[in-house]
Amino acid sequence: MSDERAPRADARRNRARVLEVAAEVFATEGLSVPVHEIARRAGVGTGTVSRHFPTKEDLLIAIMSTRLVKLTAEADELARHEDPATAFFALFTSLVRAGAADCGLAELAGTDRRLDAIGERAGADLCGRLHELLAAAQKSGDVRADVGYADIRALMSACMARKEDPLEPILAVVTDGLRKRS
Amino acid sequence: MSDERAPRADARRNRARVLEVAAEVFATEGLSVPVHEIARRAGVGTGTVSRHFPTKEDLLIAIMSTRLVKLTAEADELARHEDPATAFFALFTSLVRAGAADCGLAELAGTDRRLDAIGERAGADLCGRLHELLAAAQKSGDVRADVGYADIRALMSACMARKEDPLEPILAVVTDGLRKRS
DNA sequence: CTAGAATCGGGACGGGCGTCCCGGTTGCTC
DNA sequence: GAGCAACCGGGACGCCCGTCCCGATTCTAG
Repeated sequence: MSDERAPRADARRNRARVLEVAAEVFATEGLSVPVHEIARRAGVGTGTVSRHFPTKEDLLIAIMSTRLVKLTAEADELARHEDPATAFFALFTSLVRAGAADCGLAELAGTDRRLDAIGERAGADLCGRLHELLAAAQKSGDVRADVGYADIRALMSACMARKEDPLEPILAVVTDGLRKRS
Repeated sequence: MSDERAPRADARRNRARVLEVAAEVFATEGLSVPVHEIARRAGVGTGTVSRHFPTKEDLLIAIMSTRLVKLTAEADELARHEDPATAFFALFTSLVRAGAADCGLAELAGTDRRLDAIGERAGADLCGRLHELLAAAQKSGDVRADVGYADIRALMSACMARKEDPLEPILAVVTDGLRKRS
């Protein structure tokens, strides 16, 4: 199978350093930071970055996939142990907090298609889980039946955008609004 | 005073045509459309565009200012004739509808600073009106006291992002959520 | 109708970004 | 410790965009 020998030590070091720096930079400054800048801050050349990650998208996927897998696992956990509405709102809140803490993730969640594409490559269909939990929570009558998945995505993105201000008020507005009037 | 003679007829025609085309393109495809493309669709050279509007921002201002003035007038009207909560929600809804119908306006509303800057140049402090109406509606006890202006902006932007789907559900979620629990 | 000024068209320019490549260097194996 | 392959650095390239400029054109006053 693997007729490829292990990569050189310095190559592994550089790869890890690039990942580390890129994760921090994307989180604090967003996805629009140039690759050159990431290379500079990591103390390597741009060639080193683009060899390990041929494309900026590849770099992004490498950073996000582990996180997406973790969040998906959390979604499954919630779906198993909680009733639909509790699970849905817990996942929603969890995603919002993750996005609020990571500028890059928030941007990803904002542009509908991108997050799904990356999740698919990582084998973690987080969006699908959210979709299912929404449907279940609507079926059980706890969430308004007229909102669509796209509405949820938009609201989630709006909550994530609150970077500095406290999240609680806007989260309360949205979750209250989503609950079916009794 | 005006020692400048009237502009040539073809110049006025071209200016109007550029404005018209740009308004449509910005509305349907967003602000990221290149100036070259606007010139092409208007059937003029790029130089013609950049002479009438030295900067892309100038073009944007020319398009948006009249709309902002109108919306601001509407806000004042509401503030005069309605109670605070009614006025606030009416303005909120009106802005959302305007943004949903115009991709460019939605983008503008999404990036906090930009809309304010353009409004200021147009002498139409729409954001200030929204801010005041929010404060009044909170003071009268009809809107949750813990939400901030930034939260409103984020929620507004999220609602505007719903382009094709019906607006009513998400608007209902947000407005219900904003109302103080009785 | 004509001259001259206003205006036009679109190519040139500068800046930014992602990606690729190559000469030089470094780590690994024997 | 020597030689080779893997790897590095960063400059080069191509692309896109906004803005500026200039030779060619068109309008309009007289």
